[in-house]
Amino acid sequence: MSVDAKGRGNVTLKDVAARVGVTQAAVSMALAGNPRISEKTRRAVQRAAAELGYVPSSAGRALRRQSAGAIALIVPNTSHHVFGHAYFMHVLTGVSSSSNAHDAQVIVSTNTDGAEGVNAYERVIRSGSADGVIVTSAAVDDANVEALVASGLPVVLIGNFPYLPEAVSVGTDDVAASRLVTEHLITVHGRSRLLHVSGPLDHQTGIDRREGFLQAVRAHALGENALVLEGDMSEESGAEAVRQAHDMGVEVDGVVFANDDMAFGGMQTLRRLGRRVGDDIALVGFDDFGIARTTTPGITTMRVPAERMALAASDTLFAILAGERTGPAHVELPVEFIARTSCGCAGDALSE
Amino acid sequence: MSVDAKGRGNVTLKDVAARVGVTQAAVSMALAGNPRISEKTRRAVQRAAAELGYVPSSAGRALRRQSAGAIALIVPNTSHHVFGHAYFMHVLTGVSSSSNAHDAQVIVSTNTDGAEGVNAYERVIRSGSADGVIVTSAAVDDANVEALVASGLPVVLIGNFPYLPEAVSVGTDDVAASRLVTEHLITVHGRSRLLHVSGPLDHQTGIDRREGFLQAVRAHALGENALVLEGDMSEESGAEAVRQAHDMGVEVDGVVFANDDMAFGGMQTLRRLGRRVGDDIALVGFDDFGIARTTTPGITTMRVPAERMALAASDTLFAILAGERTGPAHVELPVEFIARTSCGCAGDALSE
DNA sequence: CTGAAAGCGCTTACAG
DNA sequence: CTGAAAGCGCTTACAG
Repeated sequence: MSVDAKGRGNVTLKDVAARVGVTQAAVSMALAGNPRISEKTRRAVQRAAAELGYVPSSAGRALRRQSAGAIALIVPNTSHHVFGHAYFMHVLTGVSSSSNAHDAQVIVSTNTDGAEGVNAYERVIRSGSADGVIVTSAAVDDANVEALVASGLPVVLIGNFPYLPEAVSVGTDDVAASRLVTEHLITVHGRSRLLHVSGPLDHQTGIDRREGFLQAVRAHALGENALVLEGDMSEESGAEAVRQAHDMGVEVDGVVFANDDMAFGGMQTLRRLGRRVGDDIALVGFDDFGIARTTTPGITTMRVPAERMALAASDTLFAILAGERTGPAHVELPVEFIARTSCGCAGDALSE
Repeated sequence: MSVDAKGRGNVTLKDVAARVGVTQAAVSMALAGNPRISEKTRRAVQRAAAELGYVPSSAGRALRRQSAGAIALIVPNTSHHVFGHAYFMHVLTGVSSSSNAHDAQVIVSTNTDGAEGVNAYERVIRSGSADGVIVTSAAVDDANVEALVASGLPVVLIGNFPYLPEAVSVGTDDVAASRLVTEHLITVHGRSRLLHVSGPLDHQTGIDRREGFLQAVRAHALGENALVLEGDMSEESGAEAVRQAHDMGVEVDGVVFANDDMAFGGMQTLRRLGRRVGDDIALVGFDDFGIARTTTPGITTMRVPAERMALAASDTLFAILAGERTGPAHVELPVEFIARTSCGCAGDALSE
């Protein structure tokens, strides 16, 4: 029964039923468009519901239907401040748009954990808060992800998980992408002494982009001159890696950074060291989530289709929830090479 | 009763009760730490719960408690692609951190609406999906916000809503902030022919920053030479406004943009028009969500404490939900002036 | 002190 | 065809 205007004590089916003079069950069916309810009654019910401002209780409905009508987007907080990163915005945009199309809510969850017993990722599903989850930016040694996938609960991962053959995931071919940008530096810009500043090597992305770099330098017999340093995807670590290479006395003429943030950090440091970026040193990044386009010179990069990956991941999750057969367990989306001036190409508006 | 390992048919209190040989109610109390349950039983219950991987059903609990244990962050999609904007990341970070501290879930909701009858913002509360909502970036003419505030449901708004005296909100003093940067151009850099590229004037932020600009130019008797053009916060509109002023034959020596994105767009255009930014023309922006720091020259700006606003808004919402008396209806957080080179100050790392 | 029912709001299977 | 009960999982007020 409705109590007051101040929220608590909301309008329920019973209230609508009392107003119309039918049973609660009839109201439910009427609102669901069940043909068993007469046109006349349905109209009356709809009018009463509108007048009273009836909104179905999500808890009542969820309990009865055994489904929350929501999915969760989980971001392991162990990973590198992803939550504050532009990547996440794109992911959320994709997930949100798919969820809207499927009339589902989106729960955003950082893994705060500490909870013993049940794995934090499973918790959100087992509690029924969400019917399925999307996990992004997981580390390769994240046992929670493994357990979650093994449990058979509805999960779609964003990224590559070669060590989880049963996982449903959406990623990009990072190895090929990295090989491609590296070869761009070699073949188009004639670079031969290359540095790779990798991402953290406990993330598949870090591993794969490094692998692509190595394949390229080896294929061109430049392995001898190549150096790899591990960063953590932050601007600072890009700067740090460049300084470290400098301090080691290693002279490089091209740098492949595993993301744009590191490329930006590295670029500033290179400049302070007196290097002319795009001229006597070429550099490229990964992501194109924003920063690469705004710097001077602009950063040549491999655009990662984060929003589309998230959209595909969500659509796949909804397909799984609907019991529809899903396609291949791992989907790969194409990346896009964006030439700007940092590598020596002139595609940069600001450079005009 | 638990059915299988594949999710559906989860472990419930009944399962735990059967395992231990007590009633479902006893299990509930045991897990809640109710002293009425003996230490021995409590232990046995906890062990059984852990073994079975019991996780309380959020629907069952929500229905019984009449509270969802979640808050919603609502972003009107009518507003300017906020969802994909860095501002939103900061807001989400703040809301999320507060929610974690309060053991609540965060539902992120774009107002897709079209739903007749109940206002879209109220829906999420009346359905019980969320116990309260945070609304960000609402237009001044958004009747939904007004209705929501008037309804007395638990809401906290981010931003300034002078026309909604009953609203609980967290904002910054945009008028003062804008007056301050404008005066910086006038008094520190001796600028006298000023352009303001405002935000959309159906948003309080647009109105207030414009007002601050006008106060400053009037106070310095520069109103005659001042021009105001309306933008929409996008990079393109910043570029467009600058070009428009140019085409009008208006020669300006200083520009106050209502945000950094417009400042960046404007800066590129000014450069193409042959102006030296930070030298023969000074410009400033608002936000400092990322881009202002990465451009060359760096953009002088007023940093908006988005994350802290969101944190304060969430904390306030949880206080309201807890029935605690809340402080003043409108809280104002300080902005921070960040001097970089675009205004003529030399504070920019890249300019060294 | 403890056992077990009631009831949150919903939908649908069942009885009439 | 329609009325009304059952039951989703939980917590707490109530009866014993």
